[in-house]
Amino acid sequence: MMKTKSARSLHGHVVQELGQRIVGGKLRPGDLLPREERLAEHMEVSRTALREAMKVLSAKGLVESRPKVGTRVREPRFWHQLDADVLAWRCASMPTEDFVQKLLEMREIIEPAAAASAARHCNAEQLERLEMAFAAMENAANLDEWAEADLDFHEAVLTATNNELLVSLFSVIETALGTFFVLSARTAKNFKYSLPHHQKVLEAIRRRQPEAARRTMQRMVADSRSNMNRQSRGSGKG
Amino acid sequence: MMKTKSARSLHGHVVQELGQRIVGGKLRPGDLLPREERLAEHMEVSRTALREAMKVLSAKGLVESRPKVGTRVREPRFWHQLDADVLAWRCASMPTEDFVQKLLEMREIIEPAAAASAARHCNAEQLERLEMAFAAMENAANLDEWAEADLDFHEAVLTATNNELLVSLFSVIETALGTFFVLSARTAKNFKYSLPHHQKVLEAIRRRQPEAARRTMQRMVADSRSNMNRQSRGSGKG
DNA sequence: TCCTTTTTATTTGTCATACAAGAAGGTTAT
DNA sequence: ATAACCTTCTTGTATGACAAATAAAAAGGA
Repeated sequence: MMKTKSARSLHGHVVQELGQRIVGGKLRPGDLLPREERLAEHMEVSRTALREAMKVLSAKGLVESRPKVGTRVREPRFWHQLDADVLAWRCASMPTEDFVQKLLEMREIIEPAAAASAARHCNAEQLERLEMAFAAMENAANLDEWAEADLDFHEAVLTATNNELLVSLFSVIETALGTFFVLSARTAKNFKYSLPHHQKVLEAIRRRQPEAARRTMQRMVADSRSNMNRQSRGSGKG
Repeated sequence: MMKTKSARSLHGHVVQELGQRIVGGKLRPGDLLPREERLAEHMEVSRTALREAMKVLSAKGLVESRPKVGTRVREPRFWHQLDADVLAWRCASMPTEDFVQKLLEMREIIEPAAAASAARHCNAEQLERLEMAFAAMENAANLDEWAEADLDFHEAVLTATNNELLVSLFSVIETALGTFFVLSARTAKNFKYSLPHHQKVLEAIRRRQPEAARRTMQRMVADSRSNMNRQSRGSGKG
C-alpha cells in the first residue's frame, strides 16, 4: 500500500523508520531523541547517514535540533501534514476514523472546486488525458486496474486546473482514495456505482460547464463518504 | 519579507541559495549540477554540509541524485509547491501575475470552505483566539500591526476547523496575503475596508452558521482579488 | 540572600579523508 | 551483432577530529 521507494538508501531507511515512529506516536511530541552518536549506533548506521536523515525529518517539520540540548520531536501542529510521506506514515498502522473524516473533508473541499476550475481552464491535451483515464476505468479487468485508473482520473482533474498548487494536493486525494480502497468493501459493485459520476464530470469539463462539474464531483465525493460510513459502521473501526 | 530563519546554519544557507536559484529559474529543470566536490568548493562549504542541504532539497522534490550520473534539477511538477520555502522562493524575486492569480484561486477554494467548517467544528478556545485576532485588527496602530493581526485571524479560522490538513494550507494563505500586502496600495483606507467582512465572518462562526460564514469569507477573498486586479492594472505587473 | 557573571560540560555543526557501491559507456569475446 | 565484462566516474557511507553554541553549574559581587 503506497510504496515510498526511498528505503533503498541507508539514510532513506532511517527517515522511514523514525518518521513512522514519530507520526505513529511511538515517539511523542517533546520527546528528546538519543544523541546522534548513540542513535546512529542503535540504528546501525554512521553518524553521517543519520544526520542526513535528520535533516529530512527536520524539513518535514517532525523534529528540531539544537546544540547542547539535542533533537526533540515537535508537536503535530508543526508537522507538514500534506507531505506525502507524513500522510503515508499516518496511514501505515491503519488510519483512525477521525483521520478518514478529515481526508474526506479535504476531498469535499478540493475536488469539486478543482473540477469547476478544470472546466474553465483545461486544454486539449489535458482533456485527452481525462478521457484516457475514464476509458481505462471502463475497461478495467480487475479491481486493482480500476483503482489505478481512478487515481489517474482524479489526478487528471487536478492537472486540468492548470494550477500547480492544486496539483500538489494530489497527495491528499491519493491517500484518501487509498484508505477508501482499503476500508470499503472491495467488490466490483461498490466501485462501478461511481462510473456514471466520472462520466458526468468528464462531460461537464469537456463542455466547459464549471458549475455542473462542481456539483457532480460533489456528489461523487459525498457518495464515497456515505459508502465509507456504512462500511465503518458495519465493521466498527476505531 | 517572509523570513525563513534557517540561514543561520551553513547547510541551511546552501538550501536557501540553491532553492532560490532552482525555483527562481536560474537553474533549469534537467540541468545537471556540478558534482558534490566541486559544488561544495564553489559554495565554500564542506561536502558534508552540501550533502545535508541536498537531502533537504531532494525532500522538497527540487532535485534528484543518482550515483554516477549526478544530481539534476527536477521538473516543476515534482516540486512540493505547498512547501513554505518553495512558496517563499517563488515570491523572492517578485511574483508573476500568473502566480498571484493561482494563489487567489487557492484562497477562494480554501478559505470559504474553512470558514464554513470552522462554524461547525470550532470550540470555545479557538473562538476566543478568533476574537482576539479581530480585536487586534481593530486596535492596530499601523499597517504592519494590522497585517500581522490579519494573518493571525486567517490562521485562527483554519485552526478552528479542527482539521490539521487544512491548517497546513496556511503557508499558502500566508504567501497570498503577503503578496497582497506588498502589491496592493498600502494605505489604511484599502485595508480598513475589509474589517466589516472580518466581523461578519467572526459573527457567523460564533453563531454556528456555516453557510453565512462561507459566503462572507467568499466576498472577502473576492474583494481582495478585485482590489489586487485594480492595483496591477494600474502599475502594470508582468 | 539574591542577582550577575564566568566557567564548564555536552551536544549539534562542520570539516577532511578514505573507501564502498552503483551505474553508464566503452571493450572484448563469442 | 550480441552479450558479457571491464573501466571509470559519481554518489553513498564511514570515521575521527575539531568548532560553535548553549544549558547548567560555579563563582563572584551587591
